[in-house]
Amino acid sequence: MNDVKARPEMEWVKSGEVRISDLAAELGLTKGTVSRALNGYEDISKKTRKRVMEAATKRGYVPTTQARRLAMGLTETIGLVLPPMPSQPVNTFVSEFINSVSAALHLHGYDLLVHSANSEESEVEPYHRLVQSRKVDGFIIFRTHEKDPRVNYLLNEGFPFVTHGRTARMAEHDWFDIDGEKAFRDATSHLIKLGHQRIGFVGGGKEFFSAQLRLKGFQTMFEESCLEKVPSLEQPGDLTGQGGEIAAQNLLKQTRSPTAILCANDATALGVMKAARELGFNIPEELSVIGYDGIALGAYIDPPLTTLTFSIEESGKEMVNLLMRRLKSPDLPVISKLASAILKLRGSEGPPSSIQNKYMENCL
Amino acid sequence: MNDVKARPEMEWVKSGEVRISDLAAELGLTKGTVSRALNGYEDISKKTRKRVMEAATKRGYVPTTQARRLAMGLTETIGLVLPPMPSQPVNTFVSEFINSVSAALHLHGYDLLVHSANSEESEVEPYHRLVQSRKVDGFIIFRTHEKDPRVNYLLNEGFPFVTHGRTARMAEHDWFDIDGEKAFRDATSHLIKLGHQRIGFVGGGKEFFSAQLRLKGFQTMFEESCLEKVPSLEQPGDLTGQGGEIAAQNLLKQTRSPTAILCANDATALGVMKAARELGFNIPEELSVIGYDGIALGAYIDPPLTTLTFSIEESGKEMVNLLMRRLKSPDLPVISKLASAILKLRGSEGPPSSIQNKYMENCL
DNA sequence: AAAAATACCGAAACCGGTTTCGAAATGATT
DNA sequence: AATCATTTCGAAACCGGTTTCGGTATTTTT
Repeated sequence: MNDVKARPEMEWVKSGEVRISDLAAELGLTKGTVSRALNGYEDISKKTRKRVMEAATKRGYVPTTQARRLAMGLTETIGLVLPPMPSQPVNTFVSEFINSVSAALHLHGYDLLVHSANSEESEVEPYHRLVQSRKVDGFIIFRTHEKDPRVNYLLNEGFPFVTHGRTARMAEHDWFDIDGEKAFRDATSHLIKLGHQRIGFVGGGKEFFSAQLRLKGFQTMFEESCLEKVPSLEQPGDLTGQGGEIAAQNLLKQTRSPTAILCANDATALGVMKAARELGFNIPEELSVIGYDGIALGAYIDPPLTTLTFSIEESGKEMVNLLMRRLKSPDLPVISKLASAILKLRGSEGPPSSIQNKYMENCL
Repeated sequence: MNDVKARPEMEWVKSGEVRISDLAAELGLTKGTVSRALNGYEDISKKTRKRVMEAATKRGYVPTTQARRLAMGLTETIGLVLPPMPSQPVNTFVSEFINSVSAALHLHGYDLLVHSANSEESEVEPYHRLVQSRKVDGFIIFRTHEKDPRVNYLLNEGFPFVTHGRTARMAEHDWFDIDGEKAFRDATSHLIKLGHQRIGFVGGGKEFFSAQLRLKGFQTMFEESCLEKVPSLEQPGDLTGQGGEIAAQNLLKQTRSPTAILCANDATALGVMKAARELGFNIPEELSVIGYDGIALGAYIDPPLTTLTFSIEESGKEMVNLLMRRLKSPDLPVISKLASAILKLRGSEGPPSSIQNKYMENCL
């Protein structure tokens, strides 16, 4: 394919030139007929359909999306509002998530509209604008709160959406979530089996529902194992590295400091590890650390971060499936899907230096 | 504001109900008049305009975006196609970039359409589809290649776009870039001043133009300092942690291994650090490592990663400015903006264990 | 007070498609 | 051959806005 031949073709198929009315005129048909022929209506003869199809491909006709969508009364667009990211260290989740959601939407002929959230306005404001201006047909929401104003707003509006994460009103909307509670039970169990008895926990900002569930998983397994519950071992966090640092300092400066720390996410874990190093703790010999998120980068630090991981790609796909179903049949009962995270052992955890199994014996 | 009063208001302003024709009927005007009143045309009396405005806000009228855009012949949407991300460890750039671009676009009333790239199809395919279906008014392109098919395609189409990064045809299109050459000259200079003489370089996939420029900066400064150029010290990479590991192994297993390694990005640097650790090199005592990107996470590893950093937010803003200018005045001459990265010293570099200044003395 | 200029708004075309409805042409039935 | 059912397409309305054009009503000029 040399340039001389390629040029005229490119020119011919140059985009944005041919409209449906052009096609119709060229074929001696009305645009209504052309439209129906192209869209596979049954009341068009095979011969005509073929003529239309061929002319369409030959002229490189592609319907103008805006016009089609206006006529059909839908936007074929899904909105994704990015939460404000104030110095969040590890946003690797977000880009991967966007990528997978976008890819999944594309399979259904939908586009993804990404909107940034201004931290100065209310959380629902962007959603409100998007709904009012009818720019999207539905939303994908992530990082849910227990009482989520976005969810309240959209439920009230009767506007389709799916959440990544549960909410207090999860019975009323479709959602996808990772079973964080089970994940943290698993991680806690793993640490206990290794011999740990004083396990610290750094949470993730109680505004996130997932953080509460992770804490619950930790607490549940802790109690089931008859270990002494020490309130000071449960530290709040904010899902950032800095939050992890502060929490770790609070934990490790205690007289009976924990031999392991469970973190609400990997960013927090990295902060914890940093603080631990600075306080002279060797990881994992003197302190085990486990994170959550499975960020690829965790494999490159020293020691590699043991973490709870899940498939972001699957998350995106599943959420899109849920949302597409909802758009097609708005009145179907709500459904949800709970996926599980798996504990990826990489090296930041191990048995405590001094094993004391007293409590466990008492229990079992 | 109690619930009893809030409810009816919410109901009244419920979105998606009132059309411009409703407003017109209610006011006893035609929709043309209402439209002009709302859009500030001069041929509408103050009184009528006020009536219209008040009715509009009272009824919560918001024009249907699709219809307005169709009528005006524009999409007010910018496309951003995500490059395929096969196990890229650190995509933190992408999400921050999307965030800043989206925010900047919003100030101009534009939306951001994010599209994922299918790795099985040609790189220009998504752009072609978006152009043909007239879903966007322009593109923001990042991670440019020297000979970039996307750029070629869009230039050929005469379709507006801005790149993050330069290309072979940078004289023909608007672009924003970080001066990677200068950045790497700076970093190299810094290492040389510390006393390093054998400095390794791990590139970033020669398909990326920026990688070439970074290498060039390294080479330039190396030559200016009269240091012996050793080809085996320049290793290819792929901007991933894994690529960094392999390159580092190649570098550090050499008989005269480098005392410092410059990496095309932070992900690579993390891979290099991992490999170095496994080969028994202490960082920074026995090996200095410098990355590029300034990912926040680099501050949490041990030692904290020294890196070349720049403002992603600024990048997004500037690119949007360039693109908006182009959309308003398509025939203006192309312009570009070169921002500079700064060397953020965090601890992964230091003087080499054995300082040999012989070559430098010869030079100066 | 008549003529000219201006302010203001209605009517209609338009953007580019989709979809309903009805009519003409064709084919099947009796 | 007349009647009825089908196939096939044209005509027109519609989606919800914007914008041009022209015609009153009002004001300004002479």
